[in-house]
Order: sequence, then C-alpha cells, then structure tokens
Amino acid sequence: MKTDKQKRLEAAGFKIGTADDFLKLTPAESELVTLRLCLAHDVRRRRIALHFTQADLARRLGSSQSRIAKLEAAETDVSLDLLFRAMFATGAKRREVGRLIAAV
Amino acid sequence: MKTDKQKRLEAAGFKIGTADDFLKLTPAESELVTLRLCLAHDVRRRRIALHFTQADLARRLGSSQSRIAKLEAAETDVSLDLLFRAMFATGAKRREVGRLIAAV
DNA sequence: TTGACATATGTCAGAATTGACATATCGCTT
DNA sequence: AAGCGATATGTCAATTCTGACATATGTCAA
Repeated sequence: MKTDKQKRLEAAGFKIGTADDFLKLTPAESELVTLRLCLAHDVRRRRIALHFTQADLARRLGSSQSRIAKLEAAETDVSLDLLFRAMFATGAKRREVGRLIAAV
Repeated sequence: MKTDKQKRLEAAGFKIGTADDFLKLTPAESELVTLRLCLAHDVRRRRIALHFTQADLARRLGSSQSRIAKLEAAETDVSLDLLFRAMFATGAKRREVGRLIAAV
C-alpha cells in the first residue's frame, strides 16, 4: 500500500525512515503508516519473547520465513491482514493490540 | 479471508451471525473475526455521524459506493487495509481506533 | 575455517482484493 | 403510484498480496 508520494520519493532515491510524516502525508496516510510500523515492530518483539524463529511463526501462520522477514521489516507489500494475523498468532488479544495501537 | 471451517460450514448452508466463536474457531481466528466486525460497524457509525453517504466516503477513499456497502456488511472479500483506511478517512485517530479494538 | 542456524532479499505464478459498473431494493415524499 | 436518493448485490478485469523457493548475509560455536 505504497502511496504515490512515497513512490515518487523512493524513485528519487529516498527511503522512508522511522519518522512518519516529514513527507507531506495526509493525516489518514500518516496514521496508517504508523499503524503498520508499530504492528510490525511488536510482532517481532512478541515473537522473540516467545523464543520463536521467523520460521516457527511462519509455520503457525501457514506462511513462510521470508514473508515474516518482510512483515517485520514493514515492507510495503505486506498487508494489515497479515500483520494482525501475525499478532494474534503470537497469542495477542484484542485488548493488547488495541492498547498498542492507542498508545501515542 | 474466509477460513476453511467457515467455508465448510457455509457450503453446508450455514451463515455466520453476529456471534463470534460458537463455531470452533481458534482464538486467533476469533479475534480476527471480531476485529473485522467491530471495525465494519464503527465505520458505518462514524460515517452516519458525519452525515456522509456511502458514496461520499467512497469518494474520499478513492473507492466506490458498492465497496463501502460491502465493507460495512463485513463481507469476506474486504481487507483489513480497507477497513482501517475507511476508519482513518472518517477522521478517526489511532487512539480512538485502539480504544475501539481494546474494548471487550 | 567450516558448519549450522537465523534472518534478509529477490523472484514469480497463483490467489485474494480492488474499483467500476449494472442493476436491484429500500425508504421516503409527493 | 411514481420518482428519487441511498444502499445492497452481483460480476469482472486489473491490481495487489501471497507462499514458495533460491540464495545471500549474518552470527556464533567447534
């Protein structure tokens, strides 16, 4: 879900850093980018806390190690669906996920 | 993102109601279904509160009226990506979305 | 070094999701 | 009843996302 703006900038040689909206993203776009980043980060955090390898989590999800690597790197071809399924596959409940998302 | 179990049951003539896991869903599946339902419901609630028609919201999202109808009905071919983009397009912030998701 | 294990990166054909469109149905006013 | 605006439902070609695979890179111990 790469925006046109992101595509243009990346074509020009720029990369998205951890900061969010120093590019002129609409508020909605910015919220979405941040959401993806914090989910990706938390999947990794939770996976490691469980002493799972990426392959372990992939097996649990019916996915593959390479896709988990991309997911944790928040690559643009990873869907929110997969991110949430990964969260839930690490045992997260809605309450925890909600708290994560709500955190400023 | 229809699970095999859901597919089997629906093939046998059953329909998913508003209740969640009276079918034998794994906890992860159940969390995902509930998440989708409450997002879909809240998009409609927020849209109506803004006095938007489905077509209005669709325009704002670069989508179409029919897709918004499907989204609000939580049809299975609607992605979480679209659900979240719709939430943000109604002006929701992560904090509100998080609270919604965390709510029991 | 070598080997073993974990993670990263690139590719691709198949699957899922998309917006667009047509059309049906509903609710409401005249 | 007829007209109108809003919503629902079905279809489909194009786009996006997917798991699988190959392979590269990194890390650590023997």
